[in-house]
Amino acid sequence: MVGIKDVAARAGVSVSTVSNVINGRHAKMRAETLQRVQAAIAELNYTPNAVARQLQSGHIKTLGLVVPSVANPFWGNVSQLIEKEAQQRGYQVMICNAERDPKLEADYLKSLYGSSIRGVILGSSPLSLSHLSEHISKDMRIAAFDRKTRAGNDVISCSVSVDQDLGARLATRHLIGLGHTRIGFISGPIGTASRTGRLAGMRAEMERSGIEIDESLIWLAPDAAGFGDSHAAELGRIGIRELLTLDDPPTAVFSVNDMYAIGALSGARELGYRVPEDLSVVGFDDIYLAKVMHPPLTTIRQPADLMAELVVSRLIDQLEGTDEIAEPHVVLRPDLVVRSSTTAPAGAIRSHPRFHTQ
Amino acid sequence: MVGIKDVAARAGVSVSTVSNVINGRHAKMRAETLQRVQAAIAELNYTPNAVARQLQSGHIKTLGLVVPSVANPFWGNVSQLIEKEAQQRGYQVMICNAERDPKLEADYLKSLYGSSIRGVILGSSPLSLSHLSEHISKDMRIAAFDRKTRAGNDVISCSVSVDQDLGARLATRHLIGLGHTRIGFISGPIGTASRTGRLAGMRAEMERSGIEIDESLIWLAPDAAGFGDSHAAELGRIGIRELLTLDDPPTAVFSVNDMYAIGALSGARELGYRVPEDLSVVGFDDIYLAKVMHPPLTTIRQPADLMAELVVSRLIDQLEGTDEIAEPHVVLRPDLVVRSSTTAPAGAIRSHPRFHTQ
DNA sequence: AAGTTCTAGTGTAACGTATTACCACGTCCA
DNA sequence: TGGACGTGGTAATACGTTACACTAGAACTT
Repeated sequence: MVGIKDVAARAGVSVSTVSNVINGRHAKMRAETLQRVQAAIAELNYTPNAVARQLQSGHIKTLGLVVPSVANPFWGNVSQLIEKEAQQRGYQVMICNAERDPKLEADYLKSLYGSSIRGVILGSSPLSLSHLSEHISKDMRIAAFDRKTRAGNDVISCSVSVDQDLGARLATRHLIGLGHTRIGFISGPIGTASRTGRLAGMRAEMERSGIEIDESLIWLAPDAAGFGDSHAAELGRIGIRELLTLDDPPTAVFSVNDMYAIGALSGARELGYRVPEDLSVVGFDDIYLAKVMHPPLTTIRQPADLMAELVVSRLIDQLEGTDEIAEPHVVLRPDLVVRSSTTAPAGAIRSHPRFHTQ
Repeated sequence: MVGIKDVAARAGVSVSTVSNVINGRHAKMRAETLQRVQAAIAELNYTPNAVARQLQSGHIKTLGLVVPSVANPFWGNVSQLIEKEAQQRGYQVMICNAERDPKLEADYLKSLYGSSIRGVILGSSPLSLSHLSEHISKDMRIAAFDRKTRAGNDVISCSVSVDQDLGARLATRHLIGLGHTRIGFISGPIGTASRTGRLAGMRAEMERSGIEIDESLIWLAPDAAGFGDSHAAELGRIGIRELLTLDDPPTAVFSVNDMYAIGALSGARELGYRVPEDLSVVGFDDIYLAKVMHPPLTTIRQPADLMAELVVSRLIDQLEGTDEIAEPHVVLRPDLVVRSSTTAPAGAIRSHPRFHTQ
C-alpha cells in the first residue's frame, strides 16, 4: 500500500508538503518542489486514502440515498440522476434499498451515520418521521425527495418535490373532462406523504366537479409484509382485477404511479378489457417505460432530472455551509402527458372534446 | 460525537474491553461487566465509527458493485438482490453506474480502492479488461457477474454467469422450431462478453439447423456516446423499425435483453405489426416486466436471485479467506420461458407443434 | 510453598492522513 | 544592526478503533 510518506520519501520532502500539494495549497511553493512532488505521485500511482483523510477531517464526500427500491425503474432512474449530479460536485452516493420498511430505514440511517456520512437524501417518504428522529443526529442533514415538508420540521433540512395534489388533480380533471364519472384509484398502502397527497388531490378534484366518490373504487393494496416497491406492477394487476370484477366497475382508473398503471394495463387485458376503449388508465411519474407500453400511457410527469439536480445542490450547499440558500423547500409543477391509454368512456358525451385530438 | 472511550469511561472499564464487547469477544467476560458495557452503549446511543474501525483493520465491510445502469430494471433488480445478500453477511454495497463507459469504470475502480474497498462485483462485462487491470491492485478481488471467465485470468478472481451461448441457442431453437427462418437479432454494440456470447449462440444454432444467416437482419445499435443501458428500450424500438422496413423483413427477432425486446414490441406496433401474429419476439433475462407486457414476453430466464447469492458468497469467502472455494467460476443454465410473444410465422408449417400449447 | 496456568481484564502502539506549531533562512526597513 | 515579516519546509499530535502484549490476582499442581 503506497501512502503519503512513500511519496514524500521519493520526492525528498516531508509528508506535510505532499499533503499541501494534494490539497492545492501550493501557492507559495517553489515550482521545482511542486513538480518533484507531482512526479513522485504519478510515478508511484498514489491514491490518497479516503478513509484516513476523513477520519481526520471528520466528514466524507459521500451522500446517502435511501429509496424504496432501485428495482422500480422510477427510483432506478432517480438514483442514477442523483448519482450523476453528486459526482459533479465531487461526491459519491451510497444507495440504500429500504423497501419502505421503517426498521430498515432506521438501520440504514444509523449505519450511514456510523460511516461518517452526514448528508442523506430520503427518497421514501413515510408519513411519520418519528421513527427516524432518534437516529438522526443534529449534525446530519436530511433532504427529502418527493415529499413536501412542513416548515418548522426539525429533522428535514431541505426538500424537493412535485405538487402531488396538483398532479392528482390534473389526472382526475383529465378523466372527468373525457366524461368519466366512475373513476377508480389504485395504490399500495397509503403510508407515504406522496401517496396521501395524490389520493387527496383526486378526492378534491372529484368533489370540485360534483362527482361523488364511490369508496369501493379506491383500491389499496393490503399492508402485507414483503410487498415493497418491487411488486408494484403485480399489485396494480391484482388491484384492477378486483375493481373490474365489481358489480359496477369503473370506466377509468388513476394509479398512484406508473408501475401500478402498467400492472393495471396487464390485469385489464387479462379480463378481456381493452384500454382505452373499455378502461382508461392514468399513471404518475412518467417513467421512460410509459411511452413504450401498449397503449402508451397517459401519465403525470415528474421532472426527475431537475428534481435530482435541486436536491443534490441544496443538500451539498447545506453540508458545506456555502452561503445561505434562498429557499430550502421547493415544490415543482407536475405536467399532464396525454398519450393513448385514456379516452372517453363508451357511449359517453364528451364534455371537453379537445382532449380527443391529443 | 460519542466514541468508544466515552463508553469506556461511563462503564468504568478500559477501551479494549468495550472493543471486545462490540466485536463479540465476550466469551470469557464476567456477565456483570458485559452488561455494564452494553448498558453504557445503549445509554449513550453509541455507534462504532466504521471509518476509524477500518483504518485500523485495513479493510471495510463494503462491496463495490459496478453496473451499466440501475435505470435498467434488470440491473436494478440484481443490485437489490446483491445488496440483500451482502447485508446478510454484514456487508454494505456501493453501487456505481458506469454506463458501460470504460473511463468511468476505471474511475470507479480507483475511487473504490481509495475508499479501501477491496471486493468489487463487476456487472458490466466489457470484452477486454485491460483498461482496468492497471487500476486493480493485487489486493483487490474482482467478481464477474454475467461473464464467463477464462481460467488463468489474473484480474477476475471469481465469476457467476449464465451460459450465454446456451441461452441464445434455446431462444433460436424455439423460433426455428416454430418454423421461423428469417430471424433478426437486435442489440446494442457488441462490446460485452455476454452479448458476444448471445450473438454467437444464435449464429451457432442457425448454422446447426442449416439456416443461412442474413447479416442484414443483425441489427446493432451504433456505438454512439450517451447511449448506455438507460436507452435500451428506445434502441430496441429503433432497431425493430429498421428491420421491419427492410425489403424482406424478419418474421421473428431475438433481442439481446428484455428491455430491447420491450422496445421492439413497441416499435413493431407503431408500424402496424401484430405480435406474435406478424412478428415473434424473444427477449433475454426475464425481468419481472416481461410477463406484464402485451403480449407477455417469451424470454430466456436468468436466475438472478441465485446468481446474486453465489457471487456475493464467493466474493466474501475470498475476501475473508474462508476455507478454499471448490470452484470460483460457476456457469448456470438459463431457461426458456415461453409466453405469448412468439408463434409460428404466418402460413408456415410448424415443425414442432408442441410449442403451440405453451 | 513455590511454581504454573487461568481469568478477566488493561495499556498502548499502530492505521494514513491533516493540522498546528514551529523553525531556518532571507530580505527589508527603520 | 536588529527585529518584523515572508517563504519553504519540518515535527508532533490527533482522529477512533483494533491487535497484541501484558498483568494482577485467583486457582490449581506438584
